[in-house]
Order: sequence, then structure tokens, then C-alpha cells
Amino acid sequence: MECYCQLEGVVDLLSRKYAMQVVCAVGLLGPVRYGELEDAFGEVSSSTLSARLEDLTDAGLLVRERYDEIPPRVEYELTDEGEALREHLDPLLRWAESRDLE
Amino acid sequence: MECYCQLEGVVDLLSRKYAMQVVCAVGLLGPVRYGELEDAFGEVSSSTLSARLEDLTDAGLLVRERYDEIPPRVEYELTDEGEALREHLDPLLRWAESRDLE
DNA sequence: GTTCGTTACTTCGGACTCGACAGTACAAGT
DNA sequence: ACTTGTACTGTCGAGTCCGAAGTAACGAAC
Repeated sequence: MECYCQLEGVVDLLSRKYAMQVVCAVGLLGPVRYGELEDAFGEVSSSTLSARLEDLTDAGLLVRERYDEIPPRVEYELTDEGEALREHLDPLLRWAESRDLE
Repeated sequence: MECYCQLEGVVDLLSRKYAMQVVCAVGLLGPVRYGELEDAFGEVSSSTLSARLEDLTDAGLLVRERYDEIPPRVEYELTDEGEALREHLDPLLRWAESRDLE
């Protein structure tokens, strides 16, 4: 019970590709458009990125704001819960980054 | 560059099933045997668990100690790097746990 | 001396997830 | 007409994960 083995839910969500990076990226880039995220990631597949955005939105960690314009405009932002998650995630990714650079 | 989008390596590793839980579990259970982990997880598939243990060992986050006994005995433990990771991971899983319980 | 128990895994077929790339909708600009 | 810009969706082959069953090794029990 004290070993986190039984964890599901959010952790499963974060265990999908790019999930952790998306949370931190949306947090740092503020209200951000789909294309900006795609550019930031560089080599992500659009289908996977949009699946991840949908997952995180459904989980209540992101809000998706769609403007009725042509060409379309959509902006993603963290909810309060998403921001809470990002604060826990940030030290982890920061550590991972410094480790990978060695 | 500041948005963690390009992160690979450890993050990809942690983005696989049970990876984060295994790190925290091994940290809390001390030197721990394969079967103990399997019991703690309860409903894990043995193939996936052993794949994850191998990944983490190859990445230098776990050490695997095999004793020449019958029946076999194998113990897993965190390396210093694994412990550093666990310290960053722990607040995250703690948050996830409290969120999932709501 | 043959079966039983223990442990830490593999192996297997099928299901799920991912990546790359092509395609969609719509209007304004040329 | 035709191209441009945006945010996706569809498809399909490849990679990953799943649970169930099997494997190897040897000592102990019968």
C-alpha cells in the first residue's frame, strides 16, 4: 500500500508517449496553439500529439479553447490541476535533462 | 529548448508501463526480490515487469544481484542515480495517489 | 527414483499503441 | 482557379504490451 505499486489513473496517462513533456510545455508556453507545440517537439507524429492532448483534456489537466475563425485557431492551457501536476513534474524533467546531457 | 519537448532517454524509459512505480517500489522495499515485487503489484504481467526491470538495470538505475542458490534468488536495489530519480518521482506519485483517491 | 515445490523468469498469440504520411474543411489572397 | 494557412483525422504497417502457460534447476519428500 505504501509502495505506489497499485497506482493507476494519472500515472497511466503520464506513461504514454510525450504526456509529461506536453504538460510541462503547455505550462511554460502559456496559452499555446497546436502548431506551436508541434514545432516545439519537432519530430512528433501529429496523430500521437493530438491523442495526448485529448487524453489530458479529458482528464481535466488541460483546457482546449476553440475560436471560430478561418483558418482555425485552438489554444491549450493548463487547468489548476494541470498546473499542480506541472509543479511536481518539473523537477523530474529538469533532473532527466541534466542526466541525459552527460 | 526550455520547454522539455526534446527530452528523450530517461523520460522515454519512464513512459513505459510500471516504470515509475517500479523505481519507487524498489526504493521503498529496499533490496527486493522479483517475487516480492510481483506480489506488491498484484496484477502485473510477469513479462512486462521483467522487461521493465531489465530496462532500468540497463539504464543504470537499478542493480541486479543474482545469488547462486537453488531455488534461485535475485535482488534488485536502486543505484545512487536511481535513488536520485526516486526522490524526484516520489512527490509526483504522492500527488497522483491523492488525486486518484478523490 | 520419480514426483513436488520453489523461484525467476521466457515464450506465445493476440490486443493495443505508435509513427509516417496523406487527406479534409474553409476562406482570404493572387 | 489555385495556392496558403491551421488543426486536425484516417490508414496501415511496425512496435509494444497483455495474460496465460511453460522452462530450468535442484533438493526434499514419498
